[in-house]
Amino acid sequence: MRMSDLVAQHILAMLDEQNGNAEIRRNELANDLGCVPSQINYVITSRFTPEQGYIVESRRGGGGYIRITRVNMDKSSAVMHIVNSIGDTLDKATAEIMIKNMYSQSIIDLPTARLLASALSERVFKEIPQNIKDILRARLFKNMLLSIIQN
Amino acid sequence: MRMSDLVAQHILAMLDEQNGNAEIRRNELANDLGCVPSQINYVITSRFTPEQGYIVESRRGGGGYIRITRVNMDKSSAVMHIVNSIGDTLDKATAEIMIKNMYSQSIIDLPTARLLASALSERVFKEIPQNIKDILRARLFKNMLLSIIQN
DNA sequence: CTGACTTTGACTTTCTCTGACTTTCGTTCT
DNA sequence: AGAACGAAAGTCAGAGAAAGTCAAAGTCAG
Repeated sequence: MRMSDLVAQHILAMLDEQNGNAEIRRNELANDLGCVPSQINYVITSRFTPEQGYIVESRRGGGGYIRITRVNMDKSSAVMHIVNSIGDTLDKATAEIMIKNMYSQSIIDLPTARLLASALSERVFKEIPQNIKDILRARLFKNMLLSIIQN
Repeated sequence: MRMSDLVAQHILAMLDEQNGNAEIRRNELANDLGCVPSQINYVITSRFTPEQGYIVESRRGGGGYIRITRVNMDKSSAVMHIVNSIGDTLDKATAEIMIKNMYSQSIIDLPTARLLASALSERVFKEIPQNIKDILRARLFKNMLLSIIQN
C-alpha cells in the first residue's frame, strides 16, 4: 500500500472516531507512520481539499497542530452540489445567480447572501486581470460555501 | 496545552469574572502558573492588543500591576472601527485576530466568523504574489465587514 | 515514452519560551 | 528634600519547536 493512502486512511479513521474532527501533530504522525513530515502536507493538499468537503486549519511553532474537519453532508448536500458544479473559474454574474438561488431556496439567509455577494463584488478585484479574477472568485466562493456547511 | 494558552485562558477568565477588567501581578501570576514572568508579557502583546479590543495599563516598582480592560462598543461602531483600522493591505494573521476578537466580543456569530475566515484563507490566494494577496485581503475584508453592518 | 501522481529532504516561516539586562516606582535613610 | 535601595514591570534577542514550501527524483498506468 502506498504511503499516501496509509496517511489518508489514518486521518479518515480519526475523523470517524471523533465525529468529523481530527487534530494531528504533523511530526508525530509522520514519525508514527514512518514517513517524512511533508508527506502529510502532500496528502492533505491532495485528498482533503474543500472540494472534497474538508476544512483544514493549522498553527506553526511550539505546540503547533493541523486540524481537519469534515463538513456535514445533508441540507449541506445542496451546497455541496453547488460547490461541485463550480470549476476553476467563476464569473460574477453566475456567482450572483447562485447566491440568489440559494437564498430563494432558503439554503442561506439574507445576511449570508449579502456577505457572499460583497466578497465577490467587482470592487474587491479591481485592477486584477479578468482571468485571475475569475479563478480567485471560484476559490473564494467554494471556500465560503464550505464554511457554511461546516458542523 | 501551551503555556501561552494557559496564561491567556487565565486572563480571559478573570476578565469574564470581573466584567471586562483584570488586574494582575506579573510575578505572582507567573509563579502560580509556573512560567517565567516575561511569558506574561509575551501573551499580552500577542493576544491582548488594542486591535483585539483590549486596553493594557501597567505600573512598575513596588506594588506594580498590569491591568487589562476589554473594551466593548456597539456592534456597528465596533465593526466600523475595525474597518477604519484596516489600511490598503492586510495580512492573514492580523485578519484572523480581528475575526476572533469580533467573535469573542459577540459582534459576529460563529458561522459568520467562519465565513469570514474561510474567505481570507491562504488557499484562496495561492500563487498570488504576497503584496497583491494582502491588498486583496484588505479589500475583501472591508467589503464583507461593511455588508455585515448593512441593515 | 509520457504524464500524472508520489516521495523525499533541504530550506523557510511562524510561533513560543527563556533569561539577562534595563527602566520605573515606592520607601527608607541621611 | 535628595540619595540609595529594593521591588516590580519592560525589552530584546536567541534558542527551540512546529508547520509550510518547493523542486528534484521516483513510480506507474496507459
